[in-house]
Amino acid sequence: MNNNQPINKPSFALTTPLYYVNGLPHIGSAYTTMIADAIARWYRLSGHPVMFVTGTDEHGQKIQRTAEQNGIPPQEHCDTIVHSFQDLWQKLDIQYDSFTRTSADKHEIIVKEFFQRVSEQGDIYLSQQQGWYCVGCEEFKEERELEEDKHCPIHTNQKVEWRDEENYFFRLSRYQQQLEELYESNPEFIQPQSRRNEVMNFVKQGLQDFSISRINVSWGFPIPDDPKHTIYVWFDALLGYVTALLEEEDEVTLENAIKKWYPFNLHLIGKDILRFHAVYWPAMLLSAGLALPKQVFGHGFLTKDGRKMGKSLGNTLDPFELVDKYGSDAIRYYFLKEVDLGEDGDFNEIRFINKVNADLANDLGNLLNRSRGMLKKYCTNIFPSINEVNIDADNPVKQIAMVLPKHIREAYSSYNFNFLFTNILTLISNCNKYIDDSKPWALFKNGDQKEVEIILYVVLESVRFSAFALAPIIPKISNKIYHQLGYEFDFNNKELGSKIPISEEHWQWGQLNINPNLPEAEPIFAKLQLDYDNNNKKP
RNA sequence: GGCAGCGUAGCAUAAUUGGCUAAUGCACUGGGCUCAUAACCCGGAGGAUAUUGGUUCGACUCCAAUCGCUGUCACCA
Repeated sequence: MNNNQPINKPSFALTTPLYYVNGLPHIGSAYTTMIADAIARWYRLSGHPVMFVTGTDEHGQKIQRTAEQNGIPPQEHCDTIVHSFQDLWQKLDIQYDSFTRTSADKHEIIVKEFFQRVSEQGDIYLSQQQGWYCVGCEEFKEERELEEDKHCPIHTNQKVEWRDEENYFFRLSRYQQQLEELYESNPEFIQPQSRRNEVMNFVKQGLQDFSISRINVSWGFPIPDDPKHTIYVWFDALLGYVTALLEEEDEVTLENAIKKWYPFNLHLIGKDILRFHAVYWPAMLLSAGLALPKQVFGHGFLTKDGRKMGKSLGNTLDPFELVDKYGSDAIRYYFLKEVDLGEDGDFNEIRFINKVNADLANDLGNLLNRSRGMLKKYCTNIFPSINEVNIDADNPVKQIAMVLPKHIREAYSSYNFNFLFTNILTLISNCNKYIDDSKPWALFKNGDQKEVEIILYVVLESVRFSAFALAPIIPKISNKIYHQLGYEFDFNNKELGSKIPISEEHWQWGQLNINPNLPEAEPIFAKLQLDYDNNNKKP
């Protein structure tokens, strides 16, 4: 077997949004990032070169004012918040390949070059923008959406301000037809389907140009040749994806940025910012003559105990607290399994604990633990030298297992995590049933050693396969399982999947080689306990 | 208000183009087993599939109305 055969698969580039640094990271940002990380990990493990981009969006009047209130320069404010994002990503085992910040020097160069290109197309012009402006939202409001006393409905604590100013506009209206053709000829471009319909309806109604500059905002990039204007947040922020692709040693040019990974295969976003990614962004790229991303996926929102989360309701879910309390794997597992990507999903602490304990401790963890126990008792120093070929085709577990790799790949490549978990849990549950039905303890007493060995092989291999398939979701647990089976694997090693024996062979069922020197059996996932004290504190 | 979508056991989800007794997991409950993390296995209970009417040999599925919920209707990372 050639262990060093390189593989050559198409690359995959994906992004999360660049998160706005007006506050500490919230659970919604964590949710998006966990999904993106799982997708990125799956592609890497399957042998694809991956570029996973995340980062922060740092400009705008809102940041400027927050910093002023705290008596610090905006850059300092951003640095602090950015650290907390990076800290959280580390706690959640997020493996990004590029972390991009819109306050970076090189980003300014990219933005200016892009602006220049769009400008040369005649897609930028100066005009007058009048209206009520909410600094909190950083946008103009229609009279009808305001509360009676001129307060913004979202930021009820501050009045909107009347603005009458010159703004630069982007000629979005010019791209209506091209966008419609894009949606029509690429049905997968906007996912899920329901959101595609919304966007298409929106575009069909006609597109207005949108303003891309502000005056009296110092925290941002000046418009080339007209420095009293600052480039507005969207034009700036979306381009952060492109800046992220620059290599350290590259001269900072648009051409260099897009030379390797561009265009993106996937922009994973929350449904609130779908329009910017599915309408404005492709139009901007069309104008600049750049290729379009393959897909924009707008996922749903999270609720807590069935209610919207919000500071005013005081029911936010703090991701730092959650990960400190329960660990990254449990959280990653729950949010990917129990929330249907695309739909809104709910977090309920009791259900969270029940599900995670049932699946990871009772079913999967205990399955490994009980079979490791039997291996020790029944196969002392006689380790089964069995492989897939020795196992009857009508073995109930093998029958299920042999078709799994295909389903797992389908599930990952279509982001159908429900399907993924259903398949794995069916395998695990059938292994538990298989043990109970075939009673290896009785076979052992009868002296049917070979039978016992086959049963244990089938089960342990199924656990291995499950660990491999779930490694993009629960890397720590998968590491522990592999360790228990005698492999020294690190699923946090980004290079792991880049060799054929891993990315191809381990995806198959029937690969297990039981190492005679197994470590002591120990539980791979301790059951979570509901924190009663903390829970009772809350009304 | 216009447009779009949704309503299935306590909870979360399934049911190819209408077709076996509406399925699965969690939670609940009776039993079994002993290899195991009080685990696992078998069984049970729990449903007018939101309501009403219609089409059909047959409706969770199609049609209509009603009630309830959600999204969207221009610049909310």
